[in-house]
Amino acid sequence: MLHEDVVGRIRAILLDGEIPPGARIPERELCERLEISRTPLREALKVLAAEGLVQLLPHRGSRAAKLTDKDMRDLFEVCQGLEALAGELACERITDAEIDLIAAAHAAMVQHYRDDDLIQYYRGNRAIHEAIVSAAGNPVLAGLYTSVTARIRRARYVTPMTAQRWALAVKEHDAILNALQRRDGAGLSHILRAHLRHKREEVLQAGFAETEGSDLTLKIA
Amino acid sequence: MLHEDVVGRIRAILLDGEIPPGARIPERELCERLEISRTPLREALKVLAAEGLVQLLPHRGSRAAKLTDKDMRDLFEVCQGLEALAGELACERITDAEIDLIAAAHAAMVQHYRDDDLIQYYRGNRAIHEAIVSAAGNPVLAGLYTSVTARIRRARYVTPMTAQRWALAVKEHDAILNALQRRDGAGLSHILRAHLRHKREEVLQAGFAETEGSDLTLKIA
DNA sequence: TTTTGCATTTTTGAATGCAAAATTTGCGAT
DNA sequence: ATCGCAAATTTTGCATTCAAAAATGCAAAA
Repeated sequence: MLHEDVVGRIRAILLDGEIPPGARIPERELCERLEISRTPLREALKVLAAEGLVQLLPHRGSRAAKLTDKDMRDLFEVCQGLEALAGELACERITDAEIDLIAAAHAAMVQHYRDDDLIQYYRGNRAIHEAIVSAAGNPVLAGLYTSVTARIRRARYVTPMTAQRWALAVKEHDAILNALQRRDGAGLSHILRAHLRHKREEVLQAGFAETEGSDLTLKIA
Repeated sequence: MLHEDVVGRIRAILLDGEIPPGARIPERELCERLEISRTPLREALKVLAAEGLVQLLPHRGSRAAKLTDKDMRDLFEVCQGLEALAGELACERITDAEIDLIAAAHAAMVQHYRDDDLIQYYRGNRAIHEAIVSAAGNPVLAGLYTSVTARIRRARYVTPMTAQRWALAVKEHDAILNALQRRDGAGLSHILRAHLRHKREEVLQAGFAETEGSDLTLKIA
């Protein structure tokens, strides 16, 4: 197994909440499960620690990182900034074909909304945001976005929405698509920020910081 | 020696250009120099690879990452976005005392400009930008900023400036301080972007992408 | 019964060793 | 002399091993 794959597999285990935030990462078990020895595992853990997914305590092992409310706020703030930037750049660089793809994804997502299928709605939602970032044509930006969103994904896509909130989100997405089609960078940037700010408020209100009690795992499955 | 220290020391070696971009990283030599064995060294290299400072080629060792013009553009773009965000947040959160410190740093920097001391000017410049990011009160943002700026530092702080460019940069810094004192987030954000855009143009015009020929090392020393 | 001190066990962090892959070297053929 | 191919050397990646640090358990004393 390649180094990057090891990192990826452990990342998946952490993001799935299979090892819940704050829990110790059982080195030996993971070694057996991934069928590797401790050396490559530990290399991967160090990388994930640099990413912020793992917390290394010298001489006391590693734990799955736990997000406080403050962490969550900070991550959302950065995410807002990155998406806003991506929106602006995307408007400068996106092709008509890419816009059409996003428009199609948007239509599909709206249909999921009408069908009241939250899971599928979230899936489409995420695809649209990622497509916009991708259209920005900046791999550095895309990389940071991936890493930041990974850390808030569970909170972002697990928080239950009220009908009102959901309707608002869909309306915001109409505006997002519209700005994109008009290639209105400033406008898109502005909407994306507001959109994420609302999302953040939802998440924080729901008290989804990853403290001892909260278990997001159940809700995602 | 602690893991983080190992990472830090190798990072410094790379950023100083001691191992020039594109050059192979001599594992054995570094081990001897840092007086560690290959295991912790390789762990550090993997972390630095995730940061983008090192390029790992499976079964072919690691090299110091080389930045193309495109990489440089992408990094500057992201840096702009991060600083713009930091500027906005800083205006919301900065204390009067912090503003005073930045004002003092600004005055000192302007004096270095008058003294025609580019090295000291750059040093002060960097301190101001970092202080603004720090005032944003967002460690996630600060971390990304550190990592992104590290990768373009040499280009950013090595490019020789024309008198005209330098004068413009100082003027922009006046505006930056002013916006900060007025706590004008939108304004600060705007100025910071323009400021960095100009810097990027300088750097790219100077053709400072890290291709075979270019050696930035001499100029920094 | 609770707490403190010590010995044992477990786990971490790093060095070494080994097999596989790649690079380099050397030799022969054209 | 140059090109191609094969052997030798080097280097990489990982498993294993070893030493040190922390956690645990137990017994004795308060």
